[in-house]
Amino acid sequence: MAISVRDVAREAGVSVGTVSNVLNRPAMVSPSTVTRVTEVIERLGFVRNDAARQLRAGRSRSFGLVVLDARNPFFMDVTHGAQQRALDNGYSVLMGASDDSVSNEGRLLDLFEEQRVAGLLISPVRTDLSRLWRIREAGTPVVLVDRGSGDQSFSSVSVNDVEGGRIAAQHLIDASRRRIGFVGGPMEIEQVRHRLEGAQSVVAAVPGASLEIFGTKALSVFEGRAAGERIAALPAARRPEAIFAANDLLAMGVLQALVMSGKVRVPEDIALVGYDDIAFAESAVVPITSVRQPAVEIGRTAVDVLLREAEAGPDAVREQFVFTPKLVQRASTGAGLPARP
Amino acid sequence: MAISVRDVAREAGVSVGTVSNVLNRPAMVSPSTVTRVTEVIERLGFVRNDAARQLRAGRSRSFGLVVLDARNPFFMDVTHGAQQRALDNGYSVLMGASDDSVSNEGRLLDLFEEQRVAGLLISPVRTDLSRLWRIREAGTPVVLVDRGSGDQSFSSVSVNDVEGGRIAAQHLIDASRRRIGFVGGPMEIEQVRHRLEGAQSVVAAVPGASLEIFGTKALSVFEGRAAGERIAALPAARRPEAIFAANDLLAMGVLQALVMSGKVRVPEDIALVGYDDIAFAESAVVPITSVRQPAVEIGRTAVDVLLREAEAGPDAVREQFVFTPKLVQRASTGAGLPARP
DNA sequence: CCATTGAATTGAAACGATTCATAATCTGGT
DNA sequence: ACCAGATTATGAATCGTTTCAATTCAATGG
Repeated sequence: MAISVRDVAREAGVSVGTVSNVLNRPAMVSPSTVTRVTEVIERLGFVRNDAARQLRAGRSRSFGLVVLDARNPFFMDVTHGAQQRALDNGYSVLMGASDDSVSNEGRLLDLFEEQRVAGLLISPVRTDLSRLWRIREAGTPVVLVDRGSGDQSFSSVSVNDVEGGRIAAQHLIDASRRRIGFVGGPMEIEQVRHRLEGAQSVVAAVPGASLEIFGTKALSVFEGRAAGERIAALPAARRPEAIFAANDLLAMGVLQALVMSGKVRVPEDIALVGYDDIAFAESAVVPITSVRQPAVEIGRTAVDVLLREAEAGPDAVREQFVFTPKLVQRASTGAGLPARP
Repeated sequence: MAISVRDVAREAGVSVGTVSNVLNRPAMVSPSTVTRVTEVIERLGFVRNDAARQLRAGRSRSFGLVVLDARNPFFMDVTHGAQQRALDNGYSVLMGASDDSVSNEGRLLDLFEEQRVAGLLISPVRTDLSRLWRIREAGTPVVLVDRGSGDQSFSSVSVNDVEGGRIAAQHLIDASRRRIGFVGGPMEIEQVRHRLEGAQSVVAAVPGASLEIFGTKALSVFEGRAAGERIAALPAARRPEAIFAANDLLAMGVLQALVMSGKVRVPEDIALVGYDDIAFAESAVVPITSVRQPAVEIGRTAVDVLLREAEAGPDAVREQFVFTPKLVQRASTGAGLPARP
């Protein structure tokens, strides 16, 4: 049905090998032949069959990307950066969301293994990386995204979440808040733990400061709203003076609940810091101060690392990229507060 | 290197054909053989090579999806719906964003053609569909998403954008606004044209009503903000009494600019209607009234149509699904306004 | 006990691009 | 005219799976 190299070869009066060479190493073919074959390819509308090419090559020209939540703007940006960079290098990206479920993650990995992806970018759901070890041993480079492997046994591109938590908490302390609330969860998520940890380390070092945890079941606007309602319902004296939310979706939910309650002013009564600096943090009811992660850059860098590792083969040096997040100050923590030096 | 059916066959003492049968039609193989082969597959860690499978089958088990902007929440939802429905039918989705660029779109189509995708879902950048014709003639079903083909030569799943524009404008007229501004562009985008057209048809029918166009270079918050600044800078008497933005991102930008200018109150001085009803429209400074498109449903339906068309072969009947959008009223057009019957 | 049927299994052909050892052709130097 | 060396071109083998006509085997009925 479809046109194959054989058809092109016949029509151009050359061998299939030559057609393949025109496609892949034109320098090896005489200019006149290149023109002739190219013309025939154009005329017949020949399109390479990637499956055959892959079969011969042993691996595909696409990467697998497994994110925790495809609809989270942070991962959207990571995906965007990765897709961009991959496309520039002639690769495509197979994207899938694990939605925090181990079985979804497993199914995606099955799929990607069958496709013989040239590399794997993943934000793993769990800390057990044994499956990833096996995949790498089978020859597929693996790069962890937004998640350092404690033991550096995998290359990774991540953001220093502990430092991010520290930056957020310090900002609130600098704004003279002492009783701080942390909204986030579930604690199974490493990023949540790390951000909390950073905040705790700051609070612990300041006499008179305290940190209260308001747990959530997911990192969503909905869960944030629920937490915000819980906080608004507290007697005024028991409410925290500031809240650090584990991501911006939560922060937006918290903000909505606080504002709608009518009992709490932001930032006067409660200052609020989010995390991720998604595009919409800026356009919330009160623009939200947030800790920005260079999401697009993370996606791009992850692909770069993957390309290098694929190039270098199984004994590649592991690279640990750690970006440092930075505070983007907005109205939710008041204007004119001194920025931390 | 990797384990193949041949290895499994040798180890289990059967032929390769039998291994393949165990994998694809276990009913044809005796139970005892199934168990034995399955056990060997497990033990050797055999993983099917999808490239070989595809090569034999002639086409892949994935669909290509080309959206205009992967970061736009509307398309995220479409993608989500498509992925869901595809997975339910044993297909995966290759997603790519054209970012409104003809060359990006071309590269993605090249890639998808080489992958021999089983079908193509696309929101085309331009109105020239000749390339899509060729693809379909080569045997790949094509479904246009969020974009009707005027001549019905392609199946499509879209929303009636003209009607959407009408609904938005009528809502503003009902709120006693007469001088209406339209923020949107570039006009090359069909959706923008249609929404404008709908609004114009309503305005034209109301004596004393007028529509002024504020062009933008893209459908982004940034461009919306720029347009909003232009509007805020106008002398009060020359400002429109209401604004219809071609999508919610623009509307959010406009809103930010108006509010930050300090000169304009929303909705008192200027009422605002957006389009798409993205999740964040609700959590803007002033919750934004918007025209909602059933995005997830669109993605699902598009896959359904694609499946039917793939089933029916080249002479399939073209289906034109047109959803009607509906107004979601919020504070940006004032509370308690009468909803249109 | 043979013939017939049906189930289970086999093994070679096919899919289409790439590779690589080999062959053909061309250069220019003597 | 001849040859060495460089440049081009060839085509069979290969990748791993699926398919399908052919074969084997066992069971059933006459």
